Amino acid sequence: MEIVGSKPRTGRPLSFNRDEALHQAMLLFWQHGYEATSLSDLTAAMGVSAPSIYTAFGDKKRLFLEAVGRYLSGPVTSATIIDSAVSAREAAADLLNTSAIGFTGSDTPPGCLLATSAISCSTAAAEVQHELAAIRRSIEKRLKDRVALDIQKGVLPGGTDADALAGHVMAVIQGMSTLARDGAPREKLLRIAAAAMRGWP
Amino acid sequence: MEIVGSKPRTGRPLSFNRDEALHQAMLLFWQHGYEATSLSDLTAAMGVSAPSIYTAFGDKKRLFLEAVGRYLSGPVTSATIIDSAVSAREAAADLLNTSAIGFTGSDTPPGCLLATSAISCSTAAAEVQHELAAIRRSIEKRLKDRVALDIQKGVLPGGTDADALAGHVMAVIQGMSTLARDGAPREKLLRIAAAAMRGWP
DNA sequence: CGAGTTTCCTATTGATCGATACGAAACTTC
DNA sequence: GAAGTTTCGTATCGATCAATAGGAAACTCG
Repeated sequence: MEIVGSKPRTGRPLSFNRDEALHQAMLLFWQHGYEATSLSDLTAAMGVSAPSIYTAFGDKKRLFLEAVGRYLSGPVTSATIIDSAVSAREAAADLLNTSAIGFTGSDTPPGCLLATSAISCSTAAAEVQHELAAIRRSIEKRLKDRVALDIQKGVLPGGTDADALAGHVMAVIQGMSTLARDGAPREKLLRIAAAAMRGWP
Repeated sequence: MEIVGSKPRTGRPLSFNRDEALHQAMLLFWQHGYEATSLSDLTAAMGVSAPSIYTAFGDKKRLFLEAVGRYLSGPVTSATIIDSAVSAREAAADLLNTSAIGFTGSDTPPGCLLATSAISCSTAAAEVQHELAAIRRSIEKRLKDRVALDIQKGVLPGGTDADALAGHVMAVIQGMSTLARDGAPREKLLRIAAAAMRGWP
């Protein structure tokens, strides 16, 4: 049952780099969102014909979800940021600053794929929409739990509203994504991140 | 050249209430966004056939922009909130609280039409996207100018970053829209609004 | 009533959507 | 080199997209 890492030893070899094609698909979904990215857009950007996309990735939804997985697969993720921070406050500040920088990269579309690619869509895409919402909620919950931990440890005051603090940070991150899309420069987002942290207890 | 208020005196009368039909279109665009709302969705919700929609509103883009105009046409708008506030701080708090309530209305879709209906779309919808971005920026600028006024009046400290304060408020509002879409209740958004105001100078 | 005007409904347009059928091509194994 | 396996490119599927053609229907005015 050795499946992981096993490669087909017979048959015609793939004519394209699967990782590179997935990267191009991710950039396209990042730029235009899930539904507004058509298969003809994808075939052009990936350099792969439609039938080859379907054999390699399944259907459009699976390709998108795999692209989301790649988006979240870097060495620095929300989870690692929260878990490695020495305090909830540092976790929040680090999340905000990392987002501000990540949303204004020169080699990537502005904003956040999680925050923009399936905000409003048809009922046919509801499953994708809920998938992204679940990811967003899991990040918020992780941050909220980190805040609660600092409250329990006495680092933060007893009456602190962990839910509102985490929700506020998440809201600012989502909003910075839209501001980045509207053309806000990195430096402005960083100042907004600083403003958001000013009310931290 | 009396045009305003003039009504056609001849011909077959309209068989539908134009305002009510536009309201239904607005709700649909609010729910699913500009591109994901199809003409067949609109004909069903508005109770108006496609040709009648085109003669009454032009094309889909014009119908959407008119729906946006209706969305912004209430007695209480961002502009009136900012202009009628006695301070920049009150303007910000009022904007945040009004948004929290407006994004969780029982008779309307969750979130904000301005923040959700054209965040990521195809290149064909770029014009609509830019139109909404311009409206968002105009609101932010108005708030920023109100903050600058309070700085000039000495109500706010001299070194206050008006751009970052206004940007922060706008970011939180956009983010609250996404949180509302993800199911956050009104009470939570109001606590987030309070958390956002805690860092106000 | 008849002429003029406007909106109505039915049916359909060409384009594009996501997805696939099918046979040729390219590889490994025997 | 033949058999087996996998991917390739071409051509296309039915469904749906936004938008419209064309004639009947409903009104006002004379």
